[in-house]
Amino acid sequence: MPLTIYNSLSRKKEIFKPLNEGRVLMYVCGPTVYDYPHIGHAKSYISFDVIVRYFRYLNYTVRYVQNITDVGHLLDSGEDRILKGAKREKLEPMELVERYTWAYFDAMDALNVVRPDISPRATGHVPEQVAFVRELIRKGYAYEMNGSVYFDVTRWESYGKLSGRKVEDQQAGARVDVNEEKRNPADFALWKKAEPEHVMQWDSPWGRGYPGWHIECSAMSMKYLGTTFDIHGGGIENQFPHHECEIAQSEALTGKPFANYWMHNNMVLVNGVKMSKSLGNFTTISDALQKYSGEQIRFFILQTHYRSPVDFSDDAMDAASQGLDRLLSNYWNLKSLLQQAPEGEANPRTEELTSLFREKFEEQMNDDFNTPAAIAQVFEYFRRVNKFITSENAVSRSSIQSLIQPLDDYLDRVLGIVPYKKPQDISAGPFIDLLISVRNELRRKKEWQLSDFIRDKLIEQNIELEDGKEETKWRVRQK
RNA sequence: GGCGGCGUAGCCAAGUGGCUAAGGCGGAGGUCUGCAAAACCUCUAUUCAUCGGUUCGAUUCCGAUCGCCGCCUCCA
Repeated sequence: MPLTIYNSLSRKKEIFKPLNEGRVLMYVCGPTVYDYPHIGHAKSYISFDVIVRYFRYLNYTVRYVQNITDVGHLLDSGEDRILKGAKREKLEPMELVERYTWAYFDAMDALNVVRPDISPRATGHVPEQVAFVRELIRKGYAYEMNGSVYFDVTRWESYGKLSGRKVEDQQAGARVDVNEEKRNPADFALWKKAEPEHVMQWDSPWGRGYPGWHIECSAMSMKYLGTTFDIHGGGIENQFPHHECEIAQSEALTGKPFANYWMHNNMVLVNGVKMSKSLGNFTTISDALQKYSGEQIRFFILQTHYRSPVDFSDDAMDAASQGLDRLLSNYWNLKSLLQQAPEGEANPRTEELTSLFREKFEEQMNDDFNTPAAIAQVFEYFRRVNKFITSENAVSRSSIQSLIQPLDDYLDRVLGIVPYKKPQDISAGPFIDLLISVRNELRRKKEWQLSDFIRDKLIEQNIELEDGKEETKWRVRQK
C-alpha cells in the first residue's frame, strides 16, 4: 500500500504525492506560550512527531516548521493571552514567553519529540506579516478601519471550504460580540490597532498595532516552505476558524494552493470532555512525568489513532504503561540474547519473520499513520519471535541480530518509545549486583528467610528481582 | 440553530460488504521456580448503541431514534 493520508480538505484518504520527489515540506501549528504545556499538547505533537519520524524512516528529506505564538492570540475578553499571562506573573511579556517556550521544549524533549527544523516566532516576523497584510489590501481582499485591518470574507468565495461551513449559516455573535468595525461579522482581523497601554505593539502603515492570530502562520509557513507546501497540521479545534482563515488569506495573496494536505489531530478528553486550559481540567506534561515516563506517555497516546479522541486517566495510563513494559522487556531480552548467542549462519526463518513484520507494520503506518494497528503488529511479532526462539535449540547471533533490526527501526526510530537509557543504568547497579550475589549464596545454602528478606527490601526500593535458571536479573520498576 | 465526528468484550482500542471482528490492560489456566515475581504459552465478543431499509449477504452502505463529543472567531 502506498503512503496514504486523510486530507481534511477533501475529507478522504489520498495517496501522498509530495511537491518535490523525496521531500516533505510540513508545517504544524505550535503552542501559544503563556502557560505550561499539558497532555493535550503532548498528543498533538507526539502524533506529528511520529509522522515526521516515519517520513524520515522512508528516506524523505523533511523540513518541519512549527511556530511559537508569542503575540496576537486573543482571549474572548479581547485580551492578548501573552499580556494576560505577563500580568498574572508580573513579568515582561518576553520574559513570560521565554519561560514557557523553554518549558515547552523541555516537555517535548522529555517526551522524545524531535525538535522542529525551524521554530519561528510571531514577534520575530512582524515585517513579513505587515507586508502580507499590505499586499492583501492592495489586491482588494482586505480593508483598513480605524487602524485595524480585516479580511473581507465576501471577496473570497471559497471561504469555508476546509470546514464545510457557509458564512450565512453561522450564528454571528454566538460566542463573541460582533465587532462593529467589520463589514461582515465573519471578517477576521489581520492587524489590530493597539491602544497606548497595550505593551506589545509595532509600527505599521496603519499606525501602531499588532498582528492578528491567523496571519503569523501564513506568513511564516510561506517564508520557510514556499507559497505551496505539502502538509499543514494542527488540532481539530483549530480547523475553524484558524485554518480556514489561513487558507483564505494565503490563497488570496498568491492565487495558488496553500497546503496540499491538511491533517487534523483529535483531542485529549478527561471524563469525556476536552482537556483545556479554559476548563481547568488539564494535567501538565511535567506533572504527568512525575508519575510516568515520557515513553509511557508516548505509548499511551500512540495506542489511539491521531484522528480519534483519547480519554486521559490514571487507569488508562497504567494499562498502557503495563503494555509498554512488556513490550520493552521482550525487546531487552532479545538484546541480551545477542550476548550469549552462538556464531552461525542466519536461520532462513528469521527472514520470513522480519519481512512479514515489516510488511504488516508499514502497511498500517501507510494507512494514514495507523499507530494502534502498527503497535498491534509489534505484539504479534514478539509472539512469533518468542515461539521461534523456544522451538529452536540455539538461535545464532546473526539470526538474533536480524530479528532485532526491524525493532530498532520501528520502536526506536519511528515510534520513539525505547528509553534512551535502560532502566538498569543507575548508579546503584554494582551494589545491587553485590546484594544479588550474597543472596544467591544464601539461596544455595537454602537460607530462604534471609534471601527473601533481601528480595523484599529491594522491592521497597523499586528493584525487582527475577531468579532465572542460571542467573538472577534485576529491573527498576517504572513509576 | 448550522457544520463535523463518535457509540465494537469488564476497561482501552483497530478494522472490514461475505473468510478466525486486530492488539493492549484486566481475568482464568499452564510452563519455569525453594516460594515468589517477571517472562513465555493457551483461553477470554456467535457479535459491533437501538430500530428499520438496500443487498444473496451489513458491524461495515442508507434512513430514523437514543446517548456522547468537537467547532461556529479562546485552545494542541
